Amino acid sequence: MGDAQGELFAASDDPSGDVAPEAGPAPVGPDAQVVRVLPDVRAMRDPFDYAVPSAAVDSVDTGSVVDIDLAGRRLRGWVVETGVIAPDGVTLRELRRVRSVGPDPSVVALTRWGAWRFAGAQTALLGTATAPVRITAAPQGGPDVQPAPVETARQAGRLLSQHYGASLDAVFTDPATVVRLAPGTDTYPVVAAAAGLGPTLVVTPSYRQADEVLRRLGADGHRAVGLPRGWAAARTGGVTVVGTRVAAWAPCRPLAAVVVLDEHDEGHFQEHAPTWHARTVAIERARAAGVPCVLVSPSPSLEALAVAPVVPESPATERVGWPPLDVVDQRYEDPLRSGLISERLADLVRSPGRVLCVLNRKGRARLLACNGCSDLVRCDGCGSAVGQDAGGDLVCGACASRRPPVCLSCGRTSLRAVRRGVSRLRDDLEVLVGEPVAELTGSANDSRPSTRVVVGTTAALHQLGGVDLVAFCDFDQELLVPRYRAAEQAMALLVLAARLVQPGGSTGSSAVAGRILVQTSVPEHPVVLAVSDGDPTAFTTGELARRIELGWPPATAMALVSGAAGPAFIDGLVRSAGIDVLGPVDDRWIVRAPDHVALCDCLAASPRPPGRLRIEVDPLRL
DNA sequence: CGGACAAGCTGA
DNA sequence: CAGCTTGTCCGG
Repeated sequence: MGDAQGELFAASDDPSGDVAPEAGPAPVGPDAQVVRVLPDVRAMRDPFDYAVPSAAVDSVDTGSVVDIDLAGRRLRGWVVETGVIAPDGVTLRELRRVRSVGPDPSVVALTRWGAWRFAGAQTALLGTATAPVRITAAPQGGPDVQPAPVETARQAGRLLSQHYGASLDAVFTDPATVVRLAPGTDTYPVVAAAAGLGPTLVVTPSYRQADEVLRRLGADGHRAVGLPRGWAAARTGGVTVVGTRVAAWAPCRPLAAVVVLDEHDEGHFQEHAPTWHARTVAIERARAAGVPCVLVSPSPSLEALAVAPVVPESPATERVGWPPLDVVDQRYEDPLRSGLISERLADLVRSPGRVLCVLNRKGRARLLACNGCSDLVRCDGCGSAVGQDAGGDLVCGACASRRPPVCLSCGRTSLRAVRRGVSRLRDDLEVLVGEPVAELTGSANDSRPSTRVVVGTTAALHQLGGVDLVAFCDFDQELLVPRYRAAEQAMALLVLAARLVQPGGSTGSSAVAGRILVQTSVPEHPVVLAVSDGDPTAFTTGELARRIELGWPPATAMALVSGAAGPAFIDGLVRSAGIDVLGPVDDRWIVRAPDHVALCDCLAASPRPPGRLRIEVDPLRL
């Protein structure tokens, strides 16, 4: 212990604002200020009480990041409660020191709610809500400047009404609103109007969008900072804060409004455990603070529509904000063609203009047949269908074993692609247009291809810019994939494509400029019709009816349970009224409840067995 | 999480 | 029964 003691005091000559060099293991008197600290250790869910050294009393608040001694270890932790009445008979240690300013008390409360709502460790959420750097200049009791609102909520709403030619008056007076703006409609006026009310949290699904919003706010004379760079300034307060999903947990004081842009976008979803959705966090954050929450999207999620009224822009501008959609009915295409390049697509690709052909199948082919005996090519080990990668090898989809391209039935090497992948499509297109065609794969190290025609998976929709035409070569794959949110996800792809071909994004100089083409065997699908009409209403109302009928969210609340400890957890699940358990399918269970209160109470009340357990509340891929 | 300690297994 | 492994509990 003597050595540890030496280190303890040696550590306190760190020049950066330590407050409690006297911290030691001695018991403290009954008058000492006591705080409750949650150690920064995932597996520890219970807080511990510590005495605050008198020198540190002024710098400790709920949220403060502190160093503590616990069980002979030196740990980091967060103060989650102040003014604690110390329990009798416990000798308290003192905080070792205050390390940094942390999330403010309202955000600590938000992380406590989040631990319940997302069935995860509060420490992980506190980590997300804490600045990536130390902040030692501790602002206490709110920001230095309390800016007077530039506009009132009512005025800000009227401003939006004028701008969008529809009644948006109540956007900042209602607790939460869904503002529906077509892909081609500028969303910035919503952000600007909110920022006019005071410090606003603006959450975007991508860094690119965050940068753009920040740049425009700055150009407009708004005080705004971006995350993570502006964290310290955000903590000081008085500025609008812009960032990706982490911004939902970031400081913003005094909070005037919360805006979530493209709330339908899956970029708002944190997929590492504990999983959470920035939209859900934003709604709760605004509700708890009593400020308006504005969710913006061209095609609002059913989750958003379930919690807030939707306000569209004027029908006329919404309609022109969606690009024209070419729908190729593949049921009437010549079956002798490859099946991926219709006559219509061939015509468009041969006319001038930059074209992105999207096919969500990697490699050369996902299913092959022998040209000799017509047998489908299967894995010699497990019998599953094999695909062909970009290099030409056959790869089993189930067991990943590889072999050269030879038919096992007749030994021939001449195979034809039944389900073509992007590599094969690239070859086909190159032959068709007689010029080089680049393939853009998901791997981020690709530089932007300079060829006129580009082939890629859906990942290309995020990477590319300046495109005149986006063609979905097999949109059935998106529409019909067996996932309950498939239609919404397909819609989100069309939104991305629509943004890519906007006049601002495309070269605008060709006959094909500003179009989307989909090849599908279900041309009457609600997603296709909604985009054709430039009105997502028909899609969302039909989809909601379907979800209610089938008992899927948002009509219910679901959590996906997996991991080694899954069986034990499900075994001990507290099955109160309305809870039902589906599965296991692939060692995963679905816990379903009528609503989130029932679901999250059930998950929180159920004992956690030792071992790896993953609980994903509101899973997106299912 | 990581240390402490208890209970269980093994070998001579 | 020492010496080791494995499991469970607890920390302010």
